[in-house]
Amino acid sequence: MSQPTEHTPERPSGRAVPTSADVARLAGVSRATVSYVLNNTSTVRISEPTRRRVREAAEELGYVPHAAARSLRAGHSRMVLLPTSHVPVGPLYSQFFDEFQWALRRLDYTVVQYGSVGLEAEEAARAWAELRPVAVVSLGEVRLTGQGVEILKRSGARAVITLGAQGVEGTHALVMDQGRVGEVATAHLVESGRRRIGVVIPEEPGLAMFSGPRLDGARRAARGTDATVVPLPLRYDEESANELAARWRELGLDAVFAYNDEYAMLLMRALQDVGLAVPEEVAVVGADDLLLGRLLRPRLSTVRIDMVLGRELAELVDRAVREPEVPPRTRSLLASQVVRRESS
Amino acid sequence: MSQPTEHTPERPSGRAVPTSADVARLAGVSRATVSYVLNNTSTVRISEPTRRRVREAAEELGYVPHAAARSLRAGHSRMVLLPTSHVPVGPLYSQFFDEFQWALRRLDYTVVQYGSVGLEAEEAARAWAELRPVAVVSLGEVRLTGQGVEILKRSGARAVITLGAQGVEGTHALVMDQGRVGEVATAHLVESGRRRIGVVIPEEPGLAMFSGPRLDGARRAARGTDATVVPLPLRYDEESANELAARWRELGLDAVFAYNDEYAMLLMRALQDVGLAVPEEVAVVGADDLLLGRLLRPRLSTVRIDMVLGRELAELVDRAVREPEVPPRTRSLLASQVVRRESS
DNA sequence: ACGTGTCACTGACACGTGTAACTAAATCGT
DNA sequence: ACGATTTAGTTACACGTGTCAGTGACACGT
Repeated sequence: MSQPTEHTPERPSGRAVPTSADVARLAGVSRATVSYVLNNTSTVRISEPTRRRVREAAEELGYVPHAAARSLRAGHSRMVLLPTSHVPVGPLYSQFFDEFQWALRRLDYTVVQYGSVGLEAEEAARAWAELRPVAVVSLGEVRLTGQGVEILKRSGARAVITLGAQGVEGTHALVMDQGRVGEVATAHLVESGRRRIGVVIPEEPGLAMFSGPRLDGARRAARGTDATVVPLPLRYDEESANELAARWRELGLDAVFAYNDEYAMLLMRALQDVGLAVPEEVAVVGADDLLLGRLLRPRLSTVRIDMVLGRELAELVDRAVREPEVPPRTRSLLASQVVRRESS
Repeated sequence: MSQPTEHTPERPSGRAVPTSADVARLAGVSRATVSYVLNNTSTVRISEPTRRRVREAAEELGYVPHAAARSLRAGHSRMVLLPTSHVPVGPLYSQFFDEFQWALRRLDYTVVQYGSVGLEAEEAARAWAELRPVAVVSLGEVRLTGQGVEILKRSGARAVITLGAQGVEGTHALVMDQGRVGEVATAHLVESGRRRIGVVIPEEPGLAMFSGPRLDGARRAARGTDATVVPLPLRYDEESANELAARWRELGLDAVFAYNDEYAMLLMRALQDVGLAVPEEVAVVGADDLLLGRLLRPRLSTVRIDMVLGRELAELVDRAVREPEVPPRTRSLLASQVVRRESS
């Protein structure tokens, strides 16, 4: 549904944006010389006085090179595209992200986040491909299909990397084994003598790709024991939590893995408000190891998920770009461990 | 027929990304026709059979247009650049952000977030200018100097918009009056009979541009009354909070405005742990109105800051782009109000 | 004087796209 | 029947940049 855009060719207040030709004219040299000077090309020798004249002219005009023209000519770019839909950001994700960006910049890549909020998977892939990125790193929130990967590679992307709950065919996939999170949490509860274990499933749709595998992991941990697992849908608001707490006794649960620390705090408060003792009557375990969980009474037990380091991921991107012939591999990250505090 | 020079020795069957010329060849038409068909140009008439052939050829080759070449030719892009240094976490910001992106996309803009982590202000502005965005929207975390604005405008940006604690010369500035936040919080405490009021100043450097004005606002509210304001530096960890709580009695404070809800929770827990009663001995007020604050006992009083709506901001961007001749104005957003719960 | 280098540049082309200007054929109006 | 108009395209150029292949001018060795 792209209707032709009526663009307005009128220029604001006359002066056009300066190009390297303008710099050349002002410095009294050819355009080629300008290019050589400003890029510090080492294969060509330009005298020092000329270099100075060119630099001064560029400075005076406020010349800034045109990235699109440059990468068009070069036939390739050093742009790494990070698709972002809606990010349920936490502090540890935020830190990872900063480090990742910093490391990529240090490797001389240009990091661009491209939001594609309301688009279908293939439609989005096409939009990304238009930018001709050298690599695409999808951080889990966006589903990228094999079809989409094919479009991207055909458009010149030398590496497609996904970091998420499940791998994608044709990509360097880092699978953060969400099942493992549910598994260790549940195993911990079983070992502590709990038998009827609830698992909170957030109703927020963006979280389904995490919560599903976590529930599966919980079931895996319960298998072979006499413990049972009960899924508990929950919205992130007080009303929903109170409702769940109100029918807690009829559910007959003696423990709950609450998806993450925020849902855990929400639910724990509701449970306490209806007179249930934590951890005596109900054990509660969250995930993410937020600072705030330590401030509660009882202190919240949690699962600490060790994120991949930003620097490592950046190096993976760089390697994949420089050696596109090595076939993509799927690797699992399964560093998750329970931090036991007082609530379990 | 003038035979075109076949300057490509490598076959497109291998690893060449298809261009509109390839589509034209396959469909047996000229490149111009391909462009007309794929862009639905209404000023030129192309027969339906030809249209179909072109579309099929494009589909078969997996053709995706080259955005850089397109905007180079067009002389302008519809890209809105959002510089982001470190992502400020928070649910209300996240929601605002999604809505903003969605609204801009709906207005046919391309939203690109560009991270410039370790760069100086002017250096960063130059990097942004290279991308030739039609508009730049700075969301507060990054300081953008008047110098930087000049660079951007000279590079063709038709609108520069800043949303933050203070305005920037030459931009459409939306100033979120942080002083007002401290002012209403303090005024509330004074009206409740408190006289010695602490104001938490986070030591995290990125927050200085918010905490400074908030402190000033607090002082403003105390002026003309017999209340006094005491700045309290604090790190976001338990140790720092405990330290502060330990010397609370010697400080002789009967209230604290804790910068935001997270710092408030941290400090309130530390105060309670040393035996101080909230709110009887110390009143605590946070800011941001997080859900978690409502789960504490006592429930946390807070300042709700009404963010500008994403859709509104998107419309402002669009207006500024279409009418670059209207001079930029600075507007203040001062919708902040205290939500009184139990901690004050 | 002559070839051979070196120095300091310049001319020209290609990258992929959009569009104004042109053209050859078909159709129409009278 | 013949110019005028419409149809369905094509040719050619421009956008801003990087870089290969020259090209004078001058120095040097013999």
